[in-house]
Amino acid sequence: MALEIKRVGEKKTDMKECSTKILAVRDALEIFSGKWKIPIIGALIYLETSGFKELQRMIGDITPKMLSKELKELEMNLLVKRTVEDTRPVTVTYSITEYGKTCQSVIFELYQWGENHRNKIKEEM
Amino acid sequence: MALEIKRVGEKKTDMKECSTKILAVRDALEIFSGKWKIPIIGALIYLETSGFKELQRMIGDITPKMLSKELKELEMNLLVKRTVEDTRPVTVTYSITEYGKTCQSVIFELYQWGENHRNKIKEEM
DNA sequence: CAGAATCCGGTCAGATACTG
DNA sequence: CAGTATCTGACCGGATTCTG
Repeated sequence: MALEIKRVGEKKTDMKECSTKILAVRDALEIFSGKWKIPIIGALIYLETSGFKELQRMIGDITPKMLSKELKELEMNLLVKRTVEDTRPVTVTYSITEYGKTCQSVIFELYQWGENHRNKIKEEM
Repeated sequence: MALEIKRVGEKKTDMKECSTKILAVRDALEIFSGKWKIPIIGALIYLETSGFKELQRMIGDITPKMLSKELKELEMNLLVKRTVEDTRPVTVTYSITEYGKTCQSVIFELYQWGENHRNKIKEEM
Protein backbone atom coordinates (compact mmCIF):
# COMPACT_ATOMS: atom_id res chain seq x y z
CA MET A 1 0.00 0.00 0.00
CA ALA A 2 0.95 3.58 -0.35
CA LEU A 3 3.29 5.19 2.08
CA GLU A 4 3.35 2.07 4.15
CA ILE A 5 6.04 2.35 6.70
CA LYS A 6 7.36 -0.64 8.52
CA ARG A 7 6.83 -0.25 12.17
CA VAL A 8 10.03 -2.02 12.95
CA GLY A 9 13.30 -0.21 13.44
CA GLU A 10 13.75 3.40 14.21
CA LYS A 11 11.55 6.28 13.39
CA LYS A 12 14.18 8.40 11.73
CA THR A 13 15.03 5.70 9.25
CA ASP A 14 11.40 5.26 8.41
CA MET A 15 10.73 8.91 7.99
CA LYS A 16 13.77 9.33 5.82
CA GLU A 17 12.74 6.48 3.59
CA CYS A 18 9.33 8.02 3.51
CA SER A 19 10.65 11.43 2.49
CA THR A 20 12.27 9.91 -0.55
CA LYS A 21 8.98 8.39 -1.55
CA ILE A 22 7.24 11.65 -1.02
CA LEU A 23 9.67 13.29 -3.39
CA ALA A 24 8.61 10.91 -6.12
CA VAL A 25 4.96 11.65 -5.45
CA ARG A 26 5.65 15.35 -5.57
CA ASP A 27 7.50 14.97 -8.83
CA ALA A 28 4.52 13.26 -10.37
CA LEU A 29 2.17 15.81 -8.92
CA GLU A 30 4.20 18.70 -10.23
CA ILE A 31 4.17 17.34 -13.72
CA PHE A 32 0.42 17.10 -13.86
CA SER A 33 -0.52 20.15 -11.88
CA GLY A 34 -0.94 23.59 -13.26
CA LYS A 35 -4.09 24.57 -14.93
CA TRP A 36 -3.34 23.30 -18.41
CA LYS A 37 -1.23 20.17 -18.31
CA ILE A 38 -4.07 17.70 -18.31
CA PRO A 39 -6.10 19.51 -20.97
CA ILE A 40 -3.03 19.65 -23.20
CA ILE A 41 -2.24 15.99 -22.72
CA GLY A 42 -5.87 15.14 -23.33
CA ALA A 43 -6.03 17.19 -26.49
CA LEU A 44 -2.81 15.69 -27.82
CA ILE A 45 -4.01 12.17 -27.15
CA TYR A 46 -7.15 13.07 -29.01
CA LEU A 47 -5.52 14.84 -31.95
CA GLU A 48 -2.42 12.67 -31.93
CA THR A 49 -0.57 15.46 -33.61
CA SER A 50 -1.29 19.14 -33.80
CA GLY A 51 0.04 22.56 -34.58
CA PHE A 52 0.30 25.31 -32.01
CA LYS A 53 -2.72 27.29 -33.09
CA GLU A 54 -4.88 24.22 -33.57
CA LEU A 55 -4.01 23.10 -30.08
CA GLN A 56 -4.85 26.50 -28.71
CA ARG A 57 -8.25 26.48 -30.38
CA MET A 58 -8.95 22.98 -29.17
CA ILE A 59 -8.18 23.78 -25.56
CA GLY A 60 -10.11 26.98 -25.55
CA ASP A 61 -9.08 29.73 -23.20
CA ILE A 62 -5.37 29.21 -22.96
CA THR A 63 -3.12 32.10 -23.93
CA PRO A 64 -0.17 31.46 -26.24
CA LYS A 65 2.18 32.28 -23.43
CA MET A 66 0.76 29.60 -21.18
CA LEU A 67 0.50 27.07 -23.97
CA SER A 68 4.10 27.66 -24.92
CA LYS A 69 5.30 27.37 -21.35
CA GLU A 70 3.37 24.23 -20.58
CA LEU A 71 4.40 22.55 -23.81
CA LYS A 72 8.04 23.23 -22.99
CA GLU A 73 7.67 21.60 -19.63
CA LEU A 74 5.89 18.61 -21.07
CA GLU A 75 8.60 18.29 -23.67
CA MET A 76 11.30 18.43 -21.02
CA ASN A 77 9.53 15.61 -19.29
CA LEU A 78 9.49 13.61 -22.51
CA LEU A 79 5.74 13.46 -22.65
CA VAL A 80 5.44 15.58 -25.75
CA LYS A 81 7.53 15.77 -28.87
CA ARG A 82 8.05 18.96 -30.80
CA THR A 83 8.89 18.70 -34.47
CA VAL A 84 9.92 21.53 -36.72
CA GLU A 85 9.54 21.02 -40.42
CA ASP A 86 11.59 23.30 -42.56
CA THR A 87 8.84 24.61 -44.77
CA ARG A 88 7.95 28.19 -45.38
CA PRO A 89 6.49 29.33 -43.12
CA VAL A 90 7.87 26.78 -40.70
CA THR A 91 5.48 24.08 -39.60
CA VAL A 92 5.72 23.03 -35.99
CA THR A 93 3.86 20.01 -34.79
CA TYR A 94 3.35 18.70 -31.34
CA SER A 95 2.55 15.11 -30.59
CA ILE A 96 2.35 12.89 -27.59
CA THR A 97 5.19 10.43 -27.16
CA GLU A 98 4.76 6.74 -26.49
CA TYR A 99 6.11 7.45 -23.05
CA GLY A 100 3.59 10.23 -22.69
CA LYS A 101 0.83 7.73 -23.13
CA THR A 102 1.97 5.88 -20.03
CA CYS A 103 0.61 8.63 -17.87
CA GLN A 104 -2.91 7.79 -18.93
CA SER A 105 -3.21 5.24 -16.15
CA VAL A 106 -2.26 7.80 -13.51
CA ILE A 107 -4.61 10.35 -14.94
CA PHE A 108 -7.34 7.76 -15.02
CA GLU A 109 -6.77 6.94 -11.36
CA LEU A 110 -7.00 10.63 -10.57
CA TYR A 111 -10.16 10.89 -12.60
CA GLN A 112 -11.82 7.99 -10.85
CA TRP A 113 -10.88 9.18 -7.43
CA GLY A 114 -11.91 12.72 -8.25
CA GLU A 115 -15.22 11.64 -9.67
CA ASN A 116 -15.95 9.52 -6.64
CA HIS A 117 -14.85 12.33 -4.38
CA ARG A 118 -17.25 14.78 -5.98
CA ASN A 119 -20.14 12.49 -5.14
CA LYS A 120 -18.87 11.93 -1.65
CA ILE A 121 -18.69 15.64 -1.02
CA LYS A 122 -22.14 16.27 -2.47
CA GLU A 123 -23.66 13.54 -0.32
CA GLU A 124 -22.27 15.21 2.73
CA MET A 125 -24.13 18.44 2.05
CA MET B 1 -8.37 4.15 -20.76
CA ALA B 2 -7.98 7.63 -19.53
CA LEU B 3 -9.42 10.53 -21.39
CA GLU B 4 -10.52 8.24 -24.15
CA ILE B 5 -12.77 10.08 -26.47
CA LYS B 6 -15.00 8.26 -28.86
CA ARG B 7 -14.22 9.25 -32.35
CA VAL B 8 -17.83 8.98 -33.42
CA GLY B 9 -20.21 11.90 -33.29
CA GLU B 10 -19.33 15.51 -33.12
CA LYS B 11 -16.26 17.10 -31.72
CA LYS B 12 -18.05 19.54 -29.49
CA THR B 13 -19.89 16.82 -27.64
CA ASP B 14 -16.70 14.93 -27.11
CA MET B 15 -14.77 17.89 -25.90
CA LYS B 16 -17.55 18.87 -23.57
CA GLU B 17 -17.72 15.40 -22.08
CA CYS B 18 -13.98 15.54 -21.82
CA SER B 19 -14.05 18.85 -19.96
CA THR B 20 -16.24 17.34 -17.31
CA LYS B 21 -13.76 14.56 -16.84
CA ILE B 22 -10.94 17.01 -16.66
CA LEU B 23 -12.74 18.79 -13.86
CA ALA B 24 -12.72 15.61 -11.83
CA VAL B 25 -9.03 15.13 -12.46
CA ARG B 26 -8.36 18.69 -11.44
CA ASP B 27 -10.35 18.24 -8.27
CA ALA B 28 -8.25 15.27 -7.32
CA LEU B 29 -5.08 17.09 -8.24
CA GLU B 30 -6.01 20.12 -6.18
CA ILE B 31 -6.62 18.05 -3.11
CA PHE B 32 -3.19 16.48 -3.21
CA SER B 33 -1.18 19.39 -4.44
CA GLY B 34 0.34 22.03 -2.29
CA LYS B 35 3.58 21.45 -0.57
CA TRP B 36 2.32 19.68 2.50
CA LYS B 37 -0.74 17.60 1.77
CA ILE B 38 1.04 14.36 1.04
CA PRO B 39 3.46 14.63 3.96
CA ILE B 40 0.55 15.31 6.28
CA ILE B 41 -1.47 12.41 4.99
CA GLY B 42 1.59 10.20 5.20
CA ALA B 43 2.34 11.24 8.74
CA LEU B 44 -1.24 10.71 9.83
CA ILE B 45 -1.37 7.28 8.28
CA TYR B 46 1.81 6.51 10.15
CA LEU B 47 0.79 7.97 13.49
CA GLU B 48 -2.89 7.15 13.09
CA THR B 49 -3.68 9.93 15.48
CA SER B 50 -1.69 12.92 16.54
CA GLY B 51 -1.70 16.29 18.18
CA PHE B 52 -0.85 19.50 16.37
CA LYS B 53 2.65 19.95 17.74
CA GLU B 54 3.53 16.31 17.37
CA LEU B 55 2.44 16.44 13.76
CA GLN B 56 4.48 19.54 13.19
CA ARG B 57 7.58 17.90 14.62
CA MET B 58 7.03 14.78 12.59
CA ILE B 59 6.75 16.66 9.33
CA GLY B 60 9.70 18.85 9.99
CA ASP B 61 9.79 22.27 8.43
CA ILE B 62 6.16 23.17 8.28
CA THR B 63 5.04 26.35 10.02
CA PRO B 64 1.95 26.27 12.23
CA LYS B 65 0.15 28.51 9.80
CA MET B 66 0.64 26.13 6.92
CA LEU B 67 -0.14 23.07 9.02
CA SER B 68 -3.31 24.65 10.24
CA LYS B 69 -4.39 25.67 6.76
CA GLU B 70 -3.67 22.34 5.18
CA LEU B 71 -5.37 20.42 7.97
CA LYS B 72 -8.48 22.52 7.50
CA GLU B 73 -8.58 21.73 3.82
CA LEU B 74 -8.04 18.05 4.42
CA GLU B 75 -10.79 18.12 7.01
CA MET B 76 -13.16 19.83 4.59
CA ASN B 77 -12.43 17.06 2.15
CA LEU B 78 -13.26 14.49 4.81
CA LEU B 79 -9.82 12.97 4.72
CA VAL B 80 -8.92 14.06 8.23
CA LYS B 81 -10.93 14.23 11.41
CA ARG B 82 -10.32 16.84 14.06
CA THR B 83 -11.33 16.00 17.59
CA VAL B 84 -11.39 18.37 20.51
CA GLU B 85 -11.36 16.90 23.97
CA ASP B 86 -12.59 19.14 26.69
CA THR B 87 -9.65 18.86 29.00
CA ARG B 88 -7.64 21.71 30.39
CA PRO B 89 -5.78 22.76 28.42
CA VAL B 90 -7.82 21.47 25.50
CA THR B 91 -6.47 18.48 23.68
CA VAL B 92 -6.88 18.47 19.95
CA THR B 93 -6.18 15.36 17.97
CA TYR B 94 -6.07 14.79 14.28
CA SER B 95 -6.58 11.45 12.67
CA ILE B 96 -7.05 10.07 9.24
CA THR B 97 -10.56 8.98 8.37
CA GLU B 98 -11.47 5.66 6.81
CA TYR B 99 -12.33 7.59 3.71
CA GLY B 100 -8.97 9.29 3.88
CA LYS B 101 -7.30 5.95 3.60
CA THR B 102 -8.89 5.42 0.21
CA CYS B 103 -6.55 7.93 -1.32
CA GLN B 104 -3.62 5.66 -0.63
CA SER B 105 -4.13 3.93 -3.93
CA VAL B 106 -4.00 7.18 -5.86
CA ILE B 107 -0.95 8.31 -3.98
CA PHE B 108 0.65 4.99 -4.63
CA GLU B 109 -0.01 5.31 -8.35
CA LEU B 110 1.56 8.73 -8.26
CA TYR B 111 4.50 7.36 -6.35
CA GLN B 112 5.08 4.56 -8.82
CA TRP B 113 4.80 6.78 -11.82
CA GLY B 114 6.98 9.43 -10.21
CA GLU B 115 9.64 6.91 -9.25
CA ASN B 116 9.69 5.46 -12.72
CA HIS B 117 9.78 8.92 -14.20
CA ARG B 118 12.82 9.89 -12.18
CA ASN B 119 14.73 7.00 -13.65
CA LYS B 120 13.51 7.78 -17.11
CA ILE B 121 14.70 11.33 -16.85
CA LYS B 122 18.06 10.32 -15.43
CA GLU B 123 18.61 7.84 -18.23
CA GLU B 124 18.04 10.57 -20.73
CA MET B 125 20.89 12.67 -19.37
C1' DC C 1 -0.20 23.33 23.75
C1' DA C 2 -3.04 24.86 19.63
C1' DG C 3 -3.35 27.86 16.86
C1' DA C 4 -4.57 33.17 14.80
C1' DA C 5 -2.80 37.65 12.98
C1' DT C 6 0.28 40.23 10.30
C1' DC C 7 3.77 41.21 7.02
C1' DC C 8 6.13 40.26 2.90
C1' DG C 9 8.71 38.46 -1.12
C1' DG C 10 8.19 35.33 -4.98
C1' DT C 11 5.76 32.97 -8.38
C1' DC C 12 1.50 32.14 -11.30
C1' DA C 13 -1.28 33.18 -14.74
C1' DG C 14 -4.11 36.46 -17.53
C1' DA C 15 -4.38 40.54 -20.85
C1' DT C 16 -2.38 42.83 -24.39
C1' DA C 17 0.77 43.84 -27.85
C1' DC C 18 4.37 42.66 -30.91
C1' DT C 19 7.81 39.73 -34.19
C1' DG C 20 9.53 36.83 -38.12
C1' DC D 1 1.46 30.46 -38.35
C1' DA D 2 4.28 30.09 -34.04
C1' DG D 3 5.39 32.06 -30.81
C1' DT D 4 7.93 36.26 -27.49
C1' DA D 5 7.68 40.50 -24.43
C1' DT D 6 5.81 43.22 -20.92
C1' DC D 7 2.81 44.58 -17.35
C1' DT D 8 -0.18 43.39 -13.60
C1' DG D 9 -3.06 41.66 -10.01
C1' DA D 10 -3.81 37.41 -7.34
C1' DC D 11 -2.22 34.00 -4.62
C1' DC D 12 1.26 30.90 -2.23
C1' DG D 13 3.96 30.02 1.36
C1' DG D 14 7.52 31.49 4.81
C1' DA D 15 8.95 34.35 9.12
C1' DT D 16 7.61 36.29 13.05
C1' DT D 17 4.74 37.58 16.70
C1' DC D 18 0.85 37.08 19.70
C1' DT D 19 -3.19 34.79 22.35
C1' DG D 20 -5.90 31.71 25.58
